[in-house]
Amino acid sequence: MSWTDERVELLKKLWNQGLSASQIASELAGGITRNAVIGKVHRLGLSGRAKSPAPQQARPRKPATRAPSHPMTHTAPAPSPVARGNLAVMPKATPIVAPLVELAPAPVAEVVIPMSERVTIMELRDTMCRWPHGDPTSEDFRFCGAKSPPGAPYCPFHAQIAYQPSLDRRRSAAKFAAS
DNA sequence: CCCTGATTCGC
DNA sequence: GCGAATCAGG
Repeated sequence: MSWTDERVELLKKLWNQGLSASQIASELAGGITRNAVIGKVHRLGLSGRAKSPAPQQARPRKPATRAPSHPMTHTAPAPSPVARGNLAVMPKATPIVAPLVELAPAPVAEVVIPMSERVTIMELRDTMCRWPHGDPTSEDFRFCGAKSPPGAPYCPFHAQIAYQPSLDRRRSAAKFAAS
């Protein structure tokens, strides 16, 4: 593949939309790497770009730095409800063992992972679901790619299908709704 | 470890 | 011009 006018246009568009180089590389199928994208971006002279609409990550707020109170004017903080033994406002205890089956979302009859969410074997990470989609001999063959539990081959959704094929989902869902 | 863009430099 | 390798950082 090469940088046809069409592909360059798409590159410009996506770059200005704030997509990352690797994301753009995925869109521009054809063995384009993020390095290629970045290199092209620089050659086109559009390295700086508008603020990305989707900030990479929302930074956790800095723990508000409290103004130090003067020792002489310091007033004791109000005792917390817990310290006063007010059981009525104490946080409820969280069950140690969560009812996993009931908490799991009711599965839809058919699993449809959008193509855009799926990953190629090259994009597959250790933490991703390996559930296959499509013909392994086809260019379009993808894996689910959803986040799977540590060490697990499938995400919770596919694992349920893989390991509990005969689960009566409707009854399970009704039970959940009733609780 | 996951990811990001920036830069270099052989091709 | 191209992009892999590398760097520097979150």
